[in-house]
Amino acid sequence: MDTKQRILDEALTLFSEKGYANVYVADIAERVGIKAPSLYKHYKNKQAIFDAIISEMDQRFSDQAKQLQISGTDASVDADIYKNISEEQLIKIGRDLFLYFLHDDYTRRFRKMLTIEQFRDKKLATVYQQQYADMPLSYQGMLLGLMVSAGVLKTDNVEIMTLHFYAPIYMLLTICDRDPSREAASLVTLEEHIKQFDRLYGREKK
Amino acid sequence: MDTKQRILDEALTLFSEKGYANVYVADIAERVGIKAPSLYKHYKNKQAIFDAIISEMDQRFSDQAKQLQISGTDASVDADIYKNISEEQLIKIGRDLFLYFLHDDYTRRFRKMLTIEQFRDKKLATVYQQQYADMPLSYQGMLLGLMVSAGVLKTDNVEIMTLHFYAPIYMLLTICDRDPSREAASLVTLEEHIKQFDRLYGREKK
DNA sequence: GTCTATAAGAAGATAGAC
DNA sequence: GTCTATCTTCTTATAGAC
Repeated sequence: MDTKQRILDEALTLFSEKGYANVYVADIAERVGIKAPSLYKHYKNKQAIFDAIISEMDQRFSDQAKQLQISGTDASVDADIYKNISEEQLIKIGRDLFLYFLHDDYTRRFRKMLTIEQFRDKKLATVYQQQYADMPLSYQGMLLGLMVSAGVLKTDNVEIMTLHFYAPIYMLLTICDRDPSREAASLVTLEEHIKQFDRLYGREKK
Repeated sequence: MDTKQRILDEALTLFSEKGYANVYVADIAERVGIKAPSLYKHYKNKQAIFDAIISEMDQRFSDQAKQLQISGTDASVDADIYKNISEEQLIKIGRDLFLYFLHDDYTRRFRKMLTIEQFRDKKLATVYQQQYADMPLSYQGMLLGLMVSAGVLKTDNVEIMTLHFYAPIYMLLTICDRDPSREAASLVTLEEHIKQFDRLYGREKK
């Protein structure tokens, strides 16, 4: 990784732990292995580093959205897949979503940075909203909607059903961001959540 | 309100909007209507102001916990109340919780401050965890548990049921903190959530 | 308790050699 | 592109008069 990219990487790590204002240009430089003034050959100033992180993320997010749309289209073509989806597969969907958000290094650091900076900048609040509330709800809503169409799940309100699926995942995620030692317990809770979700909305209806 | 208290109040407002590091002692003083140096007659330094806010909150929280325990004890004595609880009453419980968290000025500002500062100080992460995850889950769990005992709701896993009740409320709360203009829509969603929760866990079981 | 003046130090950014 | 030296500005905090 070249120096310009390493600066972004180390800056993101520091911003996600301490927040923009508590990170000094010299701290970033030190982690990169250069002195502070050298950093100004790569970026105009501290704010430009922050802005570059946001731009890079915008790019990744829009790539990702494109990916999801493609797989979304595929998914609706192969709606049959969801006809016979098992409880285990539903658990896997939730668990994969959770672990991706939690463990993907870039995603995790960026989410923590947004968490810290969200009230200082309306644009950042919007990005957070889209990325961790609206987009997951809309994507999961599409998947669950297919399962409803396939007759695997039953509801007259897919939107609320999706909230019931995703909100616990989101809440467990924020819990683990604050305290990673709760990850194991959260994974157990997550699995129980989806099992119960599955029973409530479809299977094993008593 | 005396000056010493007004300092805490204005400081909390600013900290919750910009974060500790982005608030200058002079900003706080200006809002109180004094000059920065005067502020040092009331508090040793900037950190002492922050610490005083945390202490005050600790006090409020422990008072509140005591209150809940008392009403909790009362509630379990009068478990009969929950035998005939209506859907409207369940909606009211969720709505009141949501609106209290969202509109109570002190609670709202403190929550936003904790949100911003949580990754810088393990103690703050713990306070957040207790106040917005563990305590609500445990208190709501007790209420919902009583309803299960009373036969109004049915489940073999009260803990997950409680997560299903509270996680959507929590998520909608964080959404409104980021963007207050979404409050009206969130209240509609909240109501639909509880209606569906009520159907899923008890009433109108098809 | 409040003020003005000011000290002390931190942090961002630039100049210019290599 | 990286360094050392340095400038500038901002911010906390203190001194001491009123």
